[in-house]
Amino acid sequence: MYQTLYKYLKEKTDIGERDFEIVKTYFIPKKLRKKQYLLQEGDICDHFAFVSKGILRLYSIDPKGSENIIQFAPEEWWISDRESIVSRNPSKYNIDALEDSELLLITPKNHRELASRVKVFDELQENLNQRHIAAHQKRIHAAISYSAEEKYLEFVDTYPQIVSRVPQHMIASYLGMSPETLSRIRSRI
Amino acid sequence: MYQTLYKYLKEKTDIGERDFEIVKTYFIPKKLRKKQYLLQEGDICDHFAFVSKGILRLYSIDPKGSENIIQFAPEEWWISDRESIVSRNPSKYNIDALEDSELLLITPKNHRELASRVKVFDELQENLNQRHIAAHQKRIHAAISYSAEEKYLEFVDTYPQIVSRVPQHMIASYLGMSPETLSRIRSRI
DNA sequence: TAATAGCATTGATTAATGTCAATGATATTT
DNA sequence: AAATATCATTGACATTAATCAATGCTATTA
Repeated sequence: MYQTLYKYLKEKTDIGERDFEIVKTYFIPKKLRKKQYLLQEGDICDHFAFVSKGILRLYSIDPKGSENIIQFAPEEWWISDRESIVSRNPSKYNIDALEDSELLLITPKNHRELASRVKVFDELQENLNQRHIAAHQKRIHAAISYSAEEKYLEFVDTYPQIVSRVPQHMIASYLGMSPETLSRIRSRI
Repeated sequence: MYQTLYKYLKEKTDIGERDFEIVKTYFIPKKLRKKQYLLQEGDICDHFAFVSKGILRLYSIDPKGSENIIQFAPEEWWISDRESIVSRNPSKYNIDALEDSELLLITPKNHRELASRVKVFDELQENLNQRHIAAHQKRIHAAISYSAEEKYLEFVDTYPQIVSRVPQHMIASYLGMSPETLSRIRSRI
């Protein structure tokens, strides 16, 4: 459970074992079964979740009952509803597990406290936020200027490890197209 | 030039005049004429820009010569190419002014230094990043699940002050649709 | 003042994607 | 082992949006 977090922090920073012992105390471990919710729409999102094992998704359900998937999160990724965390409004999204999963949760308040106590954690989070914003900018650029086929090719190229673990109809949802369209694109390639 | 920054910081934090004098020393003022570039594709983006006066846009040009606008930035907004800042790769975007504009520029290095010197600036930037990520999440959600008409209505509702200052064909570009489609939507409303 | 550029709208046609239904294969549950 | 659910693909048809061309109005430039 914590081993993945330690490996992750070691890869990205020069954190020492002493500091890591402090870091651990700020997280709460949680296990989810496949299909189990971490967040349901209407709830206020009050944790950032680090994925130690498994894969989760953030999605909404539209009036017609279709799912719109905003994000997948496999191991070593973070997931939460940033809109709800910032606004403190009830979320319009759901987060659930696509496989049995293990997570480490931290509240925004503990997150700030930890960042002020452990400098490498602060620097890491700052860097992650910068990279997250850059990744979002790239995703928005693709969303408004790519064809459906270009979107799929880019996704496969960028996230091969996600492609092999989630159903095609969820990839279609994430890319903003119907499963039939994705199937036709795949048969053309 | 600096008055807008002071007003902005006063609105969002309890910054004192002493700290503001420190903040000022980290920024470089710059004036742009209408249509003048702040960033051209191929250059490395090495500044965050705060808009004191005027309005800018971040956009790419596709192989067919069409512009894809990712962001507008009127007064009191920040603009830069976050992908280039993070990766230090040459930008695939351009930033230019849609009106004569006045900016305050800060390098990422100075930004970090200032944040470690002036605590309210650090907290403000952290909060802005959180809000930026939340706004991006919302934008991505709209991009993959809204109809063209819903996108336009949401844009008009959220950014009325931008709508009145930029040409319709630029709004169409920002929303990822053709100018003709936007015109037809507007005539239906 | 006249010429030119920029902007917006409209019509006709084409292209891309969505929707609905059906089918078959694989995985899961009983 | 059988029944059920999930997943993916394909065909036919409908809808949405893009493309191309034309027109007219307003702003800018010469």
